Amino acid sequence: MAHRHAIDFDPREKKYVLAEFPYPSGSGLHIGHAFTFTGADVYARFQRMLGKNVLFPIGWDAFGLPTENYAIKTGRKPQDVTAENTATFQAQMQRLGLSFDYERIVNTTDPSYYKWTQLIFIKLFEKGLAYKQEMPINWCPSCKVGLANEEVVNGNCERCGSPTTRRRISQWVVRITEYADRLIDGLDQTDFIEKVKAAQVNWIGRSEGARVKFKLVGLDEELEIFTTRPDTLWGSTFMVLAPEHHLVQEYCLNHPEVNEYVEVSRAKSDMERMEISYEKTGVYSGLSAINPATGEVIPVWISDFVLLTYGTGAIMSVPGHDQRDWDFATRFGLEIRPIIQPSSGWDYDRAAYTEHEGVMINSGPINGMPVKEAIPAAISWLGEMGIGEATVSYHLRDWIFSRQHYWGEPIPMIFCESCGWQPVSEADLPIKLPEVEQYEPTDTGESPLANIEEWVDTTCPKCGQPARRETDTMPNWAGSDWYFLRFTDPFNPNALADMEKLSYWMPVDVYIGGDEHNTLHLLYSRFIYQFLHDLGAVPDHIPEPYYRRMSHGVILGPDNQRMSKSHGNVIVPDDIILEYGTDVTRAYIMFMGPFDATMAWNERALLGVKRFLERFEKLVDTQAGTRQETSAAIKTLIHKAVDKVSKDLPNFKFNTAVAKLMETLNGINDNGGSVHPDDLRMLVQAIAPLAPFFAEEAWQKLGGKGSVHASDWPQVDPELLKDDTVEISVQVNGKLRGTVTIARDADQAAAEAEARAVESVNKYLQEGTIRKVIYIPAKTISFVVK
RNA sequence: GCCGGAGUGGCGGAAUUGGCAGACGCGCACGACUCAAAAUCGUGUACCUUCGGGUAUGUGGGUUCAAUUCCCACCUUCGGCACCA
Repeated sequence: MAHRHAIDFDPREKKYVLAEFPYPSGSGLHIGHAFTFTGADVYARFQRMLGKNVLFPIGWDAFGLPTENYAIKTGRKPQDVTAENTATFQAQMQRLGLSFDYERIVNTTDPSYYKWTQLIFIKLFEKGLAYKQEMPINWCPSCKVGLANEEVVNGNCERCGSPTTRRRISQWVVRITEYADRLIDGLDQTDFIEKVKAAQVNWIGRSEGARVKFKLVGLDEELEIFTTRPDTLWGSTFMVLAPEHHLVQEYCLNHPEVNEYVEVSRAKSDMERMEISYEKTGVYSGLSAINPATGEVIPVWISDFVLLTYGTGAIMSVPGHDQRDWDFATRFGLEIRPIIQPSSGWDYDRAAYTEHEGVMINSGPINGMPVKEAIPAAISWLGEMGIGEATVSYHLRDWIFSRQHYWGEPIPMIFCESCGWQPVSEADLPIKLPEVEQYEPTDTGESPLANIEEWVDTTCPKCGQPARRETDTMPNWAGSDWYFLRFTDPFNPNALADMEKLSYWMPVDVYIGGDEHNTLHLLYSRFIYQFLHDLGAVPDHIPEPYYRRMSHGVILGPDNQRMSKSHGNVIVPDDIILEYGTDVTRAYIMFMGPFDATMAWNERALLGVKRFLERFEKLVDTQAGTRQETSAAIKTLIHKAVDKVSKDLPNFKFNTAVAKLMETLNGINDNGGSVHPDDLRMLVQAIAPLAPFFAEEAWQKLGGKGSVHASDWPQVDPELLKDDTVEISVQVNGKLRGTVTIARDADQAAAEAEARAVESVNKYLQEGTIRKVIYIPAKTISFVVK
């Protein structure tokens, strides 16, 4: 099954086809992997036959908790376990006929690879984009590890499902928010499907508004808030601080009830905060502020519905025009003051009026303006008065980058008592993971590396005094942030990849992956790429790493449920291959449905594909020795099939490509089943990306030269695609009344004459006079009769 | 609540610059081969019908000679986000 491998700098057009590299788990390749990789493989094989220089690499994203947990349980080295698992994965991939560039395999746990992951971190630190901060983080008590917001799902740990709690831990944090706008704008230069773009934009959550300063009564402090509705400032009757806000810490904790409220909310896990979601709680802080628009003194409250991590951690409350503020005001008996007159009446006893329609009332300089004009007018007014300005806020948070685990990249930082945090000098990279006895994380929240004194103790790279290494490791995403760059130059010891090779291969032309990565891996890796772009480490003319993004679907069990061991509905690709062979397995999973759909496994349907390949083989065997001229009808069928497959494969429409091949085989048999080997070989080439082993064998039987996979994709004769005659529909008053077969290029008069001659048509034409005839050549003729 | 998809036979699904709805496969029925079964091959298979025809692509409207396709309103469902000011 020879195929052409990727060749650096080849003059042919390049095509970089990438499927998300897998985590090599102990349970081996599952059917979802088989589905995704087969789709990618069909695409890659097709591109090779088109004469492209295809880069189709694979590697191992091998750092991670399952391997570490396995090591904890069995006492075996994660390195050894990983080596075994990757060997199993590769063997299974080859059994599936996946034509990866296996000689370019990279492994994120290989020190010669993570050397560069570590260097990227150092660069982030040097550019001020990585900082260490003690902060409350999501903590999984079961995994004993800190989690990024992205790794907490409905208050539970994404990996083990345990409810998470909060802990204050000193963490490395990466300033991804610095790139928020670019991560949105850069999407314009990609061809991602709408759903992926929307997910990313949504996740970043950009909102435009204003910051406004409120004076505090009796204090030499100002309280700054963020709002998207500066027009409603005149209706703000109170303010609310997050419990963790510094003003609460500084001025309010001497009140016992405040103290208690702050303690209670601090102890709440995210899960508990969710459960009480719309039941507002709060306490009066004891502070008062002055509404800068009305000059009125308004109370400052504390509530945990205000989040410290968004905006400024404090809000102005406008209960007339914000539902959450309305809920809070209603609960605690605070004033609700309408300052927008809706075009029809509004009952403020029932809810806040939040529409952007209506006219401002009781609002000083913006009085009488429609809401949409009032927003910018309010911002200008704030500027003139020197109390506020337009600004932008994001839902995206900075990226917590520390993990208290063994099986990850050591963060290459050193703490010196006199110099503070210093990066390891580049010459000392990689900082290798030392061998340890115990892989368990510690209850204190430190990684097991902290127990290895001879590794931890080092000297400061700046002053040479004794210093200590960082013992946290990087999150899983670190290794996968840039792996697509390494594939262009996998073994380069001097750079993460050679600039010329990057220029040749990048960007990734098609990136195939799961929707679960649309807001995590995909965003993180775009961020790291943009950062590297700013450093000049990747080609200047390539601003985004991925051009096109394809989502792959999901295969459910035969019972329409997600496959899981507990359901007992798991389909193992190895079993299917053993029973039906690689070609049937591949062709079936491609035939199941659209590439991005969710589909249930159906063994009976698989048998249909098996029959098809058997019938195809029978045809090849009977025709291999013959030299009979192929009939024009069959020749046309074959050319039409190749034409359809040529259009479907580049669009990942594998299901209809297989269907067309089935239809064509049926058509050939219906037309006598006699095909010259030269013509049949075209059909064999068309199925080659889908059923590579079958095609190779058939190709040999039919006298093909070399490997079918190295052959040039067959040329379609456009003359053969056009039929001389076409069957067109005949409509009378919009209803189908018959069909006629006419010459393809028949003019209207000829078509009309043929149509009138049809009895079932003529009958209806007699019912009135013809007012109009619409003729669409080769499609339809339509009579309007009155 | 916000954002993004999707609703077509018994089932998976085809068909989009608007032009014969249901390709292909499964299932089912009947037939051939067989002592029989399996496998294989062949034929049929949206629904209703007074056999003229009529009705059908989530629901209700609209545009058009013509709508699964375009427009408006709604329903259901899947995925993402969600006390984000």
